[in-house]
Amino acid sequence: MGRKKLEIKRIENKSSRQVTFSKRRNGLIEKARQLSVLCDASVALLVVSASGKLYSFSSGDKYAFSLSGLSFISPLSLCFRSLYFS
Amino acid sequence: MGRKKLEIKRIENKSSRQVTFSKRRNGLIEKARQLSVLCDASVALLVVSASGKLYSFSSGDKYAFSLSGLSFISPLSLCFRSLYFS
DNA sequence: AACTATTTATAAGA
DNA sequence: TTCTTATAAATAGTT
Repeated sequence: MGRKKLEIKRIENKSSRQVTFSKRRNGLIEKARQLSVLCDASVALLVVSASGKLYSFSSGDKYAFSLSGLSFISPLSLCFRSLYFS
Repeated sequence: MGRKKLEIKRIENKSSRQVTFSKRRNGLIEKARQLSVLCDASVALLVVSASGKLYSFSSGDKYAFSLSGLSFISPLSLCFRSLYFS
């Protein structure tokens, strides 16, 4: 989409890459939300930028997981965080 | 997108909901892939249909996680599976 | 499973 | 960087 067709390969220009990251990340999260609402699906999404910043979405479901011998019940996005930073 | 604007709320007709789920799930996974490639980001996505079928994507990164006292190194999509079905 | 009229997302520009 | 807009892409309803 957009003024020109964009090849799907790493964007070399750093500021273009950051702008595209911001736009597409927001778009992806919104699409994930829509899918969960429209179709009654559980959706969880984790995005980590090249600089390490974390963005996530998960539909309302709660999940059980264990980490370091402890058990948790939480949205799946929190499980992601735990995995990613453990 | 499409012939008419669609309100973002649960689609009541079952077959419409299934068709939309299939189309949008594929679209979402492709968008996730594009974001990871274009912007050098780590992306992981988990979708579970209302009937319990699992679809997932994750960019090539490997993650360490533990489950039931065991440690694993795997793509994040596999961590998701473990969480979801544990 | 294809088609296509429209809506939506977004690349480039202001 | 926030807003605009031309254009590409996704997809809702149809066949």
